[in-house]
Amino acid sequence: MFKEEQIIKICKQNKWRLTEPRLEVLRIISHSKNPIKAYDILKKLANKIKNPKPPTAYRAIQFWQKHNFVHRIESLNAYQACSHGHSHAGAQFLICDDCGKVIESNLHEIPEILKKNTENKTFKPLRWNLEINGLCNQCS
Amino acid sequence: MFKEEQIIKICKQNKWRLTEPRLEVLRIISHSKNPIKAYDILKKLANKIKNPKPPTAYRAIQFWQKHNFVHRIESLNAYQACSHGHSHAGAQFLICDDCGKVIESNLHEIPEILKKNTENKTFKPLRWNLEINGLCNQCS
DNA sequence: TTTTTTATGTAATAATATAACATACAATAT
DNA sequence: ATATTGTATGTTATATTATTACATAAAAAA
Repeated sequence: MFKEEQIIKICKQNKWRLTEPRLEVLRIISHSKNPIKAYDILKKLANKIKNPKPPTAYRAIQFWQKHNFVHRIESLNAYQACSHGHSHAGAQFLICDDCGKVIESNLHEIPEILKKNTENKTFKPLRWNLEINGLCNQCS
Repeated sequence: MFKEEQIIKICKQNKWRLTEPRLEVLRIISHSKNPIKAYDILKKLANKIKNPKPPTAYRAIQFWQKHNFVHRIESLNAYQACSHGHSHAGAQFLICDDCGKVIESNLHEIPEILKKNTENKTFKPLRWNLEINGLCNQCS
């Protein structure tokens, strides 16, 4: 959703330090068609930074996750750029079992339902992650 | 949800082979208060089986997952016994960030919402996993 | 300019999971 | 009963994913 310039601006506005490894990791994730794994990020990072080690990739991933520009797809151990603005408490992903494409989808009703259903059980929901497997229109 | 005898019966009915490692792994997962990790299962399994190796645990876990008696909590890399009968295409988990307890919850509305929202986008949902983090009533 | 905080570099290792192949066992067919 | 076939296990090795720990560097604040 965000272009690089926008992200740079947002970082400046919030005084988040936009270092080289962070910027390069964001670019790698953003330019990846499908969710990308940490060690594949690391491999690509080696084209930009001399002999990067796992913590370099993981730290940058965490930074972007924290600010909601990158999501982790739990069932894939992989990371994808956020496509719905950078602030939300929960996300929904449609994962194509065939081509591996992941569509981030905002089901706006979910939060209401969560509240209704979980507060009845006196559970206080703070964030959620919904991963839906199936077939995308290209593959079905 | 199921007691051991019921599960034994169901296995016999379906001609699923209920071997020792499978039974012991099921017991370990069932008796665990919170979701349990594969290598913790393996450690406990060592009390029952001589020097078990990772594949022994993982194979048994997979067997029970396949038949929906055990779920994997993706965000925890951990496994928990199913509490809602052994046949459903999707599951919802309320994960307490404080005590680690995980409540399996059937939000019956979810499937309808999924269908509405995903078929609009011509994505065919087959199964889903919803993990909701928050605070349980004990901890909030 | 000094101090403090935050980020990175690097080596080591922890935690999670699977591949490959030999052996054993159970179910089925003969 | 026995041979055949398919399924499960035992075992070694290794792949994959992620973190700890500590030294150094850079930026921000005092």
